[in-house]
Amino acid sequence: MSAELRITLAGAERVVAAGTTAGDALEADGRTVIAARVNGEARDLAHEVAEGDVVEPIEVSSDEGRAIVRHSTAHVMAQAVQELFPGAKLGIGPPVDNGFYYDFDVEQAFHPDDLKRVEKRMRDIVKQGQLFSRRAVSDDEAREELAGEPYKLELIGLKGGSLEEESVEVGAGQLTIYDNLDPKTGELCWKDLCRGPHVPSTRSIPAFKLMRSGGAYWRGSEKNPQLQRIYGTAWESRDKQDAYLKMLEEAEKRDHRKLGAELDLFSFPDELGSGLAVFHPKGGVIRRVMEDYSRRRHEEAGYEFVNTPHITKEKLYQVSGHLDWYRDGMFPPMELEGARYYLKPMNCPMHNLIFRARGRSYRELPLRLFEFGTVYRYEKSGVVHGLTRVRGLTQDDAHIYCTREEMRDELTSLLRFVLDLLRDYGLEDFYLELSTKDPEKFVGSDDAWEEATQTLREVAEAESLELVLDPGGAAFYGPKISVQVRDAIGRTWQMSTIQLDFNLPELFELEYQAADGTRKQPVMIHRALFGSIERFFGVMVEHYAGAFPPWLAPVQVAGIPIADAHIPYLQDVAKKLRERGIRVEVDTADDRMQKKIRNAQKSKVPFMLLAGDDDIANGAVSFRYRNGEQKNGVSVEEAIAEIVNAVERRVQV
RNA sequence: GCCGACGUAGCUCAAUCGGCAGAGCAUCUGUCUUGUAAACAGAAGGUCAGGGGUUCGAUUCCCCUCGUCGGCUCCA
Repeated sequence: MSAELRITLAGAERVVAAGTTAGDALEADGRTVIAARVNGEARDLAHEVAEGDVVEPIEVSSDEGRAIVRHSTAHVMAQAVQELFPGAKLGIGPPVDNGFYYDFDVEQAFHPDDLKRVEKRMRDIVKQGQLFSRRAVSDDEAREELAGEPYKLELIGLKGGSLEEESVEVGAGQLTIYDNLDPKTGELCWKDLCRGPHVPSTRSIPAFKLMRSGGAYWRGSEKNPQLQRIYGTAWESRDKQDAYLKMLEEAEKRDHRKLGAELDLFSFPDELGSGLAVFHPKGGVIRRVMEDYSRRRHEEAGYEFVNTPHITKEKLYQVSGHLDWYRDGMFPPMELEGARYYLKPMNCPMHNLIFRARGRSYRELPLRLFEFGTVYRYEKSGVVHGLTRVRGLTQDDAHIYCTREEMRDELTSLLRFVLDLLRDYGLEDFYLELSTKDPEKFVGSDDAWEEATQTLREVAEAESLELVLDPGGAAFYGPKISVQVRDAIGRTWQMSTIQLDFNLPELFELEYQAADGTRKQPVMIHRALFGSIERFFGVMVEHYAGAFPPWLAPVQVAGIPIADAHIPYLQDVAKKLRERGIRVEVDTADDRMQKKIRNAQKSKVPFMLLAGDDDIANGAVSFRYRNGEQKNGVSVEEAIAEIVNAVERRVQV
């Protein structure tokens, strides 16, 4: 056998001794370079290279490197858990976005205090510097070694099954076990079935923290037993971790549930029931302005406004198929006069009735019906969440009926319309997601799907936005494009959806008379821009951290007198502002001026106008802006112009 | 729906190992009023989420319901 091997390292050929590890070849320290990519596959640094291998470093600060650190940290956590809770059986423990988790079958769910104990034990293990050592095993050997781990045994049994079942525990080929070894004695401390790779030593884990625990179904199915999952985060440095924790803190500060209460925007009275919001005056005015602007834009874009009731006899949802498909998501019916009535979960069937109310001509198409339609959905008790997941919501719902020939132009202008409008609300950073046909479950002809999907794709590509594919993700009745928005701190939210529907026109027997006198079926496009107003409202609160741009701010101007004597002067200024449509409040309370500023600041009013003797003498006011800056002695006319201008241009200040 | 944590004044949070429930802010009243984030004083505010049980006595212990939070599943 040859004592030398030829490998490619960082693009250059190198000759190394046989038995050289990837770590040796890369001169990896196990700190910055924590694993290797050998012929494209991620490997441990201890992996021995072979003739002709292409070896590249995996740095801890790359996505792949972080995932390896996180995966290794999950192992450390599992070891700590099994030491502290000897009966704990292992589920799976993969890296995920920003961290990792591990599932355990334990007698009793973890208490927050338990996490502290586990974390402490983990720190000891990390400090000890246990080595991750890979060992290939046969299926039978693995079964024998893991006889006490029923879930691992199940995974071994699944090996070679469908690709989807491939996991971090079990790859497609050879099974491997990772031993964690005491660095001094070489003694086995712990082991786990795992395909790897791992960092060389627990000391290569620079920063980690346990976050929370919760229940999780084994292999993601509610038919399976529930395990206890612990989530943690891990990073390539303490600084990166701190930055991440700070981002979470920032997100918490922006939480719309918290800000909604603080700013007196909305609440969820217990008396109403879970997931049913009431909007207070300050939230109500934001909502009204959001809706008004949307109405105006829709009107300009050729939409017609309709209104439909909140309840209906069951027949409608039998025809539409909703009772077949989504009965569990609907509130149960109420019986009256021998009929069953349902709260409506969707507006489209009612809009179809409007389309069908008389014969339709091709000349009327595209027919664009728009409604702020309130719907009720029985969301399961565990999922309601602030304004983003509610049981009563108002959709800015439009249904567009057009001919097959018109579909392309309609979708193009529709997507542009949607993006433009979202930009007007201050959302700038988008990507699109295209959900295509599930070959197992669909209605409509193949060529209709093909044409619609292709059209959506072209329309999306024409916007030169990032397009993410979601193969098989469409509903059975038609393909969908959705607009994903990144907010001010980089979180993504699914906002608008544009969905083609080949099913409802059929079920409702919708038709129009074409130019040649024949009757044809229109194409139907479902489209919501905000999705639900409640949810959009919540996203806006978080995006702006409650500091709405002036056009949306519930109170746009706070008038603050230096002393009571200046109140009439400010009230006069306020009157002039009101005449220009500005929402202004003069603070006449029995507080000192400093306190009034503090109150206005806390309520995130965009403009404070102060007036004292000096201002009055000059026919002026003094600005204080939200960021604390001030501009003194501005003439009343100029001040009004500045405020009106900011509102009209819908800018943030 | 499932697993877990939790529910005390409008808000944020104390206290009671089963024996008359407390603070700050907000509210109300009064006193005081001049330049960019909290004047002073007093008052009022609670069926300790709701219901049932154990007990001489329950905010405290047990059960149920409702609600909130964190996960899982679901999301037309």
